[in-house]
Amino acid sequence: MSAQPRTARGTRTRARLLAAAEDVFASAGYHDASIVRITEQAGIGLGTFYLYFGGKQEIFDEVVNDLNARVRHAMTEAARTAEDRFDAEREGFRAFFRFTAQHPALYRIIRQAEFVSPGAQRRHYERIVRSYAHGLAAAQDAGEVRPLDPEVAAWALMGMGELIGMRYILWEAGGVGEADGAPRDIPDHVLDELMALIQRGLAPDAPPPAAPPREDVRHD
Amino acid sequence: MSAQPRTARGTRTRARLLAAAEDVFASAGYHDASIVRITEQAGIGLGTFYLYFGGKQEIFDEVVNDLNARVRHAMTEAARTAEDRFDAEREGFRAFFRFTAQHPALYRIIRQAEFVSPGAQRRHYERIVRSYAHGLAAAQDAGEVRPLDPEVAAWALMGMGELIGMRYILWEAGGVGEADGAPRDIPDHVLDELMALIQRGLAPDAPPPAAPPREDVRHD
DNA sequence: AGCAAACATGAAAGGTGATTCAGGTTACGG
DNA sequence: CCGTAACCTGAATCACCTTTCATGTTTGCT
Repeated sequence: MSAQPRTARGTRTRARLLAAAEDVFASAGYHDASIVRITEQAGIGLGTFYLYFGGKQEIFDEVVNDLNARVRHAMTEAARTAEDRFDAEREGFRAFFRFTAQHPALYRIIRQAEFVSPGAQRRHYERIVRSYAHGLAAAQDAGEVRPLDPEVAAWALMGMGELIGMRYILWEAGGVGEADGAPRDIPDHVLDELMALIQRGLAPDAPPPAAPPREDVRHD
Repeated sequence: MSAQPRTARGTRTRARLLAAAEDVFASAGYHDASIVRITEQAGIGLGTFYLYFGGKQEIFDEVVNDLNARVRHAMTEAARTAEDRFDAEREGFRAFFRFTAQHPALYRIIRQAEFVSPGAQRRHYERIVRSYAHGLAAAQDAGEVRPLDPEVAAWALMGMGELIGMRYILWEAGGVGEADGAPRDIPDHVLDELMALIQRGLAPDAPPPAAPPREDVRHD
């Protein structure tokens, strides 16, 4: 069984194991990520691993939870300062892509969770959707988003982000040779195209054609 | 090394191995899918496996290619009779969801390909996107779709389908208890919501509202 | 300083699974 | 009804991994 560290040294050791595990799972995959590799990468003895984690699956789950919390934090934080729904969408997605660029582990690990830990995978997606759907519902009440099922929309929009991120962030921009290892940002035109799809998909229907404009629009 | 069968018996044996592999990879995952399990499920001797496949990874790749060809065929076939772009989208997605319901192996296997065979995974997605982007470009030329980058749009739309399928097909409809093992179709309202997003996202801009009356916008 | 409690360690036990191979069985042209 | 090529087989080999544990080291407290 795992145990919580009781001293500063133990805390540090546990954290190093977690970080190493994220690395190794992401680069080698669950199957090839042996405990030996994780402890080596962490610079820690093999046996020590079992002081803090019950086993391979247990540390995997913890890595998933950790990544989930971090990516949601990044997105929420980015969207918090937005003034309208569209701004929130754009900044949220931008934060997601940035996180993806800086932590490719997110994708690789979530995908593996399909078999390694289906429950953890499901929790990951559902947590993101929940807050996304909340945001959409609120925007809907405010009239910024047309009537729609916020949950279905949230899954669809998250899907767009997922594959766009995979293609344009993880699979380095196809074609243009870029050798440096620097994490690339989402190309502007890709984000623009994505936001255009989203905005048009969510926008309220235009008011009845030639709708009687309110008083803020003056006609003489 | 693998070898092609030279007799009817050999052909049958190879096909049984492939089918069994799809099953086992999908239900147990690559890691837990031992050759023993595959050959047992196929009702074939262990050693026989190596007459037809070079190893575990080789048969995995072949399963991926096979699934890819089948799902694309299903989608293309469904979209072929459509009269306009929107119809094509709807029928294509419907076919994709139906295929997903009938062959959950598709998702589970593609996701694992991330590590097992990144090349095969990439080919899978890229093949789907290529034909999707072609369709969009053609519709664009025909004026049925607004100006946009067909490739970016194709990735985004495929992403919607991927996550919607995962949520509403693979994760049996959340909440409503349905015990039977029958593959469920996509709920109508989900498909409707999805199509609404797509249609609005792709539709050409409405022609200048109410016949472009130049003279009514006066700035003195 | 002195002493528990925490912490660290890696050799070895106990498993599992991919792949090989030497030896049978089946199919089919002649 | 032969003979040969194709096909089939599963025990054995080899490699590698998770997990345990007996033994040593460090930390924090008094």
